[in-house]
Amino acid sequence: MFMQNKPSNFINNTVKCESCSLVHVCLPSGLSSSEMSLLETSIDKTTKINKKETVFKANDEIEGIYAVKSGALKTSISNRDGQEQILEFHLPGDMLGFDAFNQGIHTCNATALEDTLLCKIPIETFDSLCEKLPGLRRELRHQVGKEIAHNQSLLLSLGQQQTDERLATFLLKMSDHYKSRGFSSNEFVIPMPRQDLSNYLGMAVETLSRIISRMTESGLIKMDRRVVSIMDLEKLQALAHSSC
Amino acid sequence: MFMQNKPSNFINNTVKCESCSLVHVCLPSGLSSSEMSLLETSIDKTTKINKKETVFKANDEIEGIYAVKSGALKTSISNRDGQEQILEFHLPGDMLGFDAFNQGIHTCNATALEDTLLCKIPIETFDSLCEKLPGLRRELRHQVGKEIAHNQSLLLSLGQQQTDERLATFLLKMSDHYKSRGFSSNEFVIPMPRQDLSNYLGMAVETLSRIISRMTESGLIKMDRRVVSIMDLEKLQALAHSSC
DNA sequence: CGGGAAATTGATGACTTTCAAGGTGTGTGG
DNA sequence: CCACACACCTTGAAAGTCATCAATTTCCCG
Repeated sequence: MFMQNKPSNFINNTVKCESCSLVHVCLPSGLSSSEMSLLETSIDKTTKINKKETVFKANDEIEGIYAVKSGALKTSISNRDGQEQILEFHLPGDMLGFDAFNQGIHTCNATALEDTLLCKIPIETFDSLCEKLPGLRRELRHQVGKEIAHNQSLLLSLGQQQTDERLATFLLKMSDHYKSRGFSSNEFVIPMPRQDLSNYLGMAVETLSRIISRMTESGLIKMDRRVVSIMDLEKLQALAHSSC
Repeated sequence: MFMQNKPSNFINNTVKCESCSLVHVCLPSGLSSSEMSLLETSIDKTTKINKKETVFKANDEIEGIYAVKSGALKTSISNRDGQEQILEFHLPGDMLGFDAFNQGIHTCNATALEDTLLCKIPIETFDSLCEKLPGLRRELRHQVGKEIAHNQSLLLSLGQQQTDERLATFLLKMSDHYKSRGFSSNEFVIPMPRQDLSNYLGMAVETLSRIISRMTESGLIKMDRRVVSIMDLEKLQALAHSSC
């Protein structure tokens, strides 16, 4: 059918960073091997979060920085009225926890979309390692820059695009993501239900469903539940107004 | 009438950080006096940007980190199709430039809304200072955290709120901002035209104008061009669904 | 004081949400 | 292994929100 998105170390959750299939996209990617081994001694690689459970919540004090090994998470914020906005989906290799950098308090919730394995670096350890390792500081900046860029891109989408353009943009981003990790860019499985995706894209679930139907009829895509097939890349790109 | 938003050092643009009226909100706020003086020697305090000119553009290589001394800027991104989204307005004391942290390349444009004075720290200097000064690293993280929090908040607004709720949220944020800097929270001047504000809030100019009219009729606010008066704080907060 | 940008207002139509109903798939317990 | 319950997803109809086009007014700058 199509490639699974599970990394090979799904079972062995204490694999070394240098042997981890995610090493090139994860925090250690820019570190020297000596830096990596120093970092490695401080990583708790045993954190498991069950589906629908949270890694942290808004107003929690920061405990650490996390990297997703397998599974998937969403981060979201809400206001007093209960309005909620999903900010980002975190796939294997993605980092999270930077939202607490301002006050040491998390501003968002991180919830598992499926059973998820994490690497955790306690914040104190992380801080002291940053003192010692210039490479880690650089990597931190890259990761933070990525997060800022992601937010900016989503703002553009929510602020200026129509609903169908938003979905097209999202699908192209996912396609690129999987492609960059060696998976198929035409067929992939997204980890979130319609409800979460529609919230992320700032529209009603029904609207999302209708768009999917329309885009399927037009021969742009197929979406069977969470299995996405991109049928006409060029048209999809034209719809998204971007090269991605 | 109401207090001007010009800091007292508008003319003297080479005032020392410790004497600057913005010291408590700017980068040096968490530094010791020795750290501050070390930082100070590396700051170029003479950068002046005229209205409608840019500090940097998307795809520019990062030159430095900036702090707004007086005036105001907007940062914005756009895609191939020319769709543009304003990401943030930067008022005196705000920092910018972190968007280039991922690749060393700016992802957004920074444009002056009015004649603006900036403090500039060349990126190489900034990097090497970060090596030496733990306090600066901490401050950097705070500033970056603030930026992330701002983006998250705007995402919630664009993704989940109606147009009038978005404006209410924005006005309350501005009110809080000026209040925290010792200005009136009921009457203040915003630095951007309707066009920019409507773009920022993800709506058409006409829609913004209509909302203002409606909210004026309801006795919530008054807005004479850029002069904002908050007439009924509680109703405004209720509309925004938040305490801010 | 005049020209032009900025802002407001009105009419219309497109897009999106909401409410409602029905369909599809999955997982669990008998 | 089947059946049922439930969550997830889709579709339809109606209503509401917002954008667009157009015209007008207001204000600012030279």
